[in-house]
Amino acid sequence: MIAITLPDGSVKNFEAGVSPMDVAKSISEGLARNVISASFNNETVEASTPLTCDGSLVLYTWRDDEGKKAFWHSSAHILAQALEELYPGIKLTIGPASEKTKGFYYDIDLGNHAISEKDLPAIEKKMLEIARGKHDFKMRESSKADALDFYKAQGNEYKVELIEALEDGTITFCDHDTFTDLCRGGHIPNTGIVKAVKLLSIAGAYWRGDENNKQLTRISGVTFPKQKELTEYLALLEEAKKRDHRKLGKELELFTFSQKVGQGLPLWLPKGAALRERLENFLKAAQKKAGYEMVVSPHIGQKELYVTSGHYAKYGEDSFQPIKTPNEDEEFLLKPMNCPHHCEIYNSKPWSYKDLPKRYAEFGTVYRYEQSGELHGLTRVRGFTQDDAHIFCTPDQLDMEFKKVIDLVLYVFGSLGFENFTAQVSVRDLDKPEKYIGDVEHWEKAEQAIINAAQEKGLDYVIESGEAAFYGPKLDFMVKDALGRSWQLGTIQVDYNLPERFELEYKGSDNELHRPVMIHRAPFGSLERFVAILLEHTGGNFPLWLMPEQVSILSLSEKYEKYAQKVLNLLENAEIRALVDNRNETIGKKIREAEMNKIPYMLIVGEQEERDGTISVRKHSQGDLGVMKVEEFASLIQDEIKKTIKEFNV
RNA sequence: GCCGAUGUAGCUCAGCUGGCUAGAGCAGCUGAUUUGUAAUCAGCAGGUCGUGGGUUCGAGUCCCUCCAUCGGCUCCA
Repeated sequence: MIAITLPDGSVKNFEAGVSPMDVAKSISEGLARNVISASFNNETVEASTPLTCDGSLVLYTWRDDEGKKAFWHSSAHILAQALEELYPGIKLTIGPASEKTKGFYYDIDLGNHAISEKDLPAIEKKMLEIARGKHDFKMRESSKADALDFYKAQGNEYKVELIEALEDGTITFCDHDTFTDLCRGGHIPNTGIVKAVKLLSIAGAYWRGDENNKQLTRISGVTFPKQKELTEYLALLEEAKKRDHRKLGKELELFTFSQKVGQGLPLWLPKGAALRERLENFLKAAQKKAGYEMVVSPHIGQKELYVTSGHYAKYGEDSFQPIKTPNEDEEFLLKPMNCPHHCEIYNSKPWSYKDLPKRYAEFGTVYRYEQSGELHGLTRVRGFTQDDAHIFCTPDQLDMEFKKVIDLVLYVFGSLGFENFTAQVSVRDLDKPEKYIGDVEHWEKAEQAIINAAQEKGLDYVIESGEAAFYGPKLDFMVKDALGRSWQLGTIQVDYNLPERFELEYKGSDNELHRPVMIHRAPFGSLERFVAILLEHTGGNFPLWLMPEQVSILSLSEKYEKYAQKVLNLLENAEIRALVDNRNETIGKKIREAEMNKIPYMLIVGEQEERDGTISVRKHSQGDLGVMKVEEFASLIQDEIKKTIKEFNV
């Protein structure tokens, strides 16, 4: 007999060799029907795996993330079988559940076959046929030698490479129907549970994620246990498309792109520029309170500047190429970041420890030659404006300054309704030291400083290795777009390297010269990306204080236009942004138009204005608010603005 | 940069296997209408079918180049 501990703490005894499915049946038939996967002593097992020792068991259903993972991973096996049947001779590589989005994918080497989107329906059909066969997924152990022989016979060098990295005795295969695949486990009981299949895309993916390797074909899709869930999921994707910032940006006339200007170079339209200005003013006010000083630096700098910073050696070949001047020996670079300039601003005079920290802020526009295939709306562009600042402080001040920056970032995110962010501590990849510059000792100090600050601020953070900047580790604030893709917005970085390279100094209390530590930080990250994510989160219904136009004034006829103008002037004095619209259409049409443009308030000026000086007020989300004096309306809207934006308290 | 797809009017889209002056709705303009919440009526205008080449008697449609966009990969200071 063995003792199985369940998540509720209860312990039940079973014969050795009992399966998780048997345990589920002993609890209830209903549970047994829904169980699709399990974990035993924190290791993923199959619902059919015999349990032979005491331990704790967690049963997963479709509702659990682990259950979905097993479901989608199993679906990848079904996809692979369908592909092998339809395209004999292809080589399978890996087929996991997707980490980033819903669903799964399989990377395959198609050899001489070619697959395009047109072929996907046929593959889906095949998958459903296989699913309906209700084939059990069965794990089987294999010796390393047998496993290698199996794939060598097929000429599948990918699986051979995978197996060679594995230890003999730990190698398992998973069989279902006529199909077999190297696999470490985590499947649903049988293929029949998969009821709905949708293959979403076909794309290239490099073997092992390395662009020097062969490019494989990645087929990704999603499956569900019910057709209805698939239908709902597809509807959700459609909804997400409506919140796409590229679509909204065009509709609301915020920004545009021009083939003539060049790809990845956004053009901000008047309303977009107004929105940006408001975001800048909002941050400037908070930064002023936090002791920042604004500086301004040029858009280009001598090549030498970037050689000093180390950027040239790292990115010179892959960036916008140097700008020549009539002087043959002279070369300038478009600035890809503001830090070197700010270092030179720091260097403009000697400092005492009593002067520190210095906090230099700039909305600095930078240019980076991003790969053409990587450009994406406003979230990934070649010219963008960072809400940048660099803090130069003593090593003793580092922890405190870092925490203050966290407060500022949290204030910014809180004010704009970004509650579902992920804090990510981005550290070095210890296996690739060549990617980074600077002393190991400094790196360790900097990484520790970030982790300490994140802990003390009570941030729920994850550590990602290999995500650091080349000069130092970062604390990144990640936010998802409408489709669930994660984007880095705010970032805070600790840097011991640039102060070294630019020979930054201050005189300490000991009368000796010391090196300051530098913090790079940008709460928005960039205005472009921030506006993009803000658009996708709000669907264009920004908080009132950010709206490019808060009120539309509709004059019911020409004879009331003078009143409309009067109302406009009164509102402008109250710093409420309004525009007058004369009626030449039906009122219903005008209201729809204002709604389309996301203008939250509409004032209708007509005979009441003439009679008793009142106006009709309509708020789009709530309908008519009734009749009131302009002054009343102004204070109403100002109250609402105050409610949606808090002051930054240092 | 790589893999796959797309590109017709300001927007959303028709245009079948190549065949008369390339169509529609919305938006725009003109006139009429003045009716408070998903569409008032009539008329007008708007496109070298992304670019350049090729095949053909004939190309929006077929082939190639380039450009841009979309979904991924890689990259991301």
